[in-house]
Amino acid sequence: MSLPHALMTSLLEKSCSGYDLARRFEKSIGYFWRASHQQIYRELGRMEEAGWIRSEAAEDAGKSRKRVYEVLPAGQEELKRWALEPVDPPSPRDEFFVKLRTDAVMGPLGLEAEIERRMGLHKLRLAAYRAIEARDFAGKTLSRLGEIQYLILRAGIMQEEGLVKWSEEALGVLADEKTLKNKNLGDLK
Amino acid sequence: MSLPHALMTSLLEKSCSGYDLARRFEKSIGYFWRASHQQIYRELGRMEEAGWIRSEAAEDAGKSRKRVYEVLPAGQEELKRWALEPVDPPSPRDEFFVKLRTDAVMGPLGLEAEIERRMGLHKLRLAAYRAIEARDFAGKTLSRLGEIQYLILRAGIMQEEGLVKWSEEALGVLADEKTLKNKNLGDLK
DNA sequence: CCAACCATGTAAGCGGTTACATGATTGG
DNA sequence: CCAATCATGTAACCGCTTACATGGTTGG
Repeated sequence: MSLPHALMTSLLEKSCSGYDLARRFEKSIGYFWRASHQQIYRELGRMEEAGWIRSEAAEDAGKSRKRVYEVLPAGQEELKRWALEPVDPPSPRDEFFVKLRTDAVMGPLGLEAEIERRMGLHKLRLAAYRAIEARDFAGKTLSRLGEIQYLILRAGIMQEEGLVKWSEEALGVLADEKTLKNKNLGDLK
Repeated sequence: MSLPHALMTSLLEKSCSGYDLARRFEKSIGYFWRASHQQIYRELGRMEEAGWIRSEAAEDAGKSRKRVYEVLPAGQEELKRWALEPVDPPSPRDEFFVKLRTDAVMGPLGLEAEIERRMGLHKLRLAAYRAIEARDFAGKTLSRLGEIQYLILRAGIMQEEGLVKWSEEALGVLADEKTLKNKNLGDLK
């Protein structure tokens, strides 16, 4: 994935320190992208060496090592080039599907509780997205920036809605098995 | 994610060689999980050392090095343990959303073509899933295994349907911008 | 003064990708 | 016989995660 480009995009919105970037990635951006501070500092170093960004000691640094990073024109060129580069959408890659298959092959292992737990997480994420929607986007006239931010948020909303719905189906299937088993036992009488 | 467990699950369905596993992963399983042959051979070696699987020269080996792998009871225990281990669902992690954000920040970069290209890919995947659905699941009485396989497939179908729909929305938003720009110019008169 | 937070790093290890390499078997 | 496919590996590299480490600042 291209972490450097994600970082530059964030820096373009507002120049800041590595620490600030790490915090931003935990919040808004972090819903669809995660980055640890170790990664971020490393990439900042590389990008500065490449001439994509530059840094200077922060005005409010005092005796701390705080540095503020800023995107250079070369970085902006690189961003444009990268943005238009075609990349195929990733495939799911959720190991829970493998676990379901394991359950299918090895007989019932009792995955219902885990499905319910995950459904809860999806509902939480969905609620968080809906809150952002209500606060920032719903029923407002949006700028170009806002329109696109909302578009990205809607991708997350659709995703989580789908997964909540699917989790319910999954519980249904695993429950049906028991009913079915009982039914078959009944038929044997 | 746990490749060894995915491999063992596949081996439980049918014992086979590393090469066969690689091919299977490119087909059915590969729709939501990828693994290169290098990875597979390395993991097979590790799992054999751990006592989870064992191997013997294939009956049809001739002078080739072909080996057939089989899951041992210790491997089955490990599979059960792992299947019930809770793991949070992964977050999206599609770099295209970052690109959209870059477009939002740096002004229109012309991502429409890429969105259309990706929408085409999602439609292709969806068609492939629908074909499997029609061939193996639609309107049939399914075994427990079949029910779960179909459930997994439906997750893929929902995902791709959502992304096709979202791509259309995205094209709408990017097109609207132009209309809006023209409209605003008109208002200035 | 001490805890919480700000701010930046190093090091080890793992999983995954790419490139390279080798030899056997099968079908045209 | 030659190409394609079967079958198994090694080596280098990269990104990401986890754990560890250090020092400054702020608020109770």
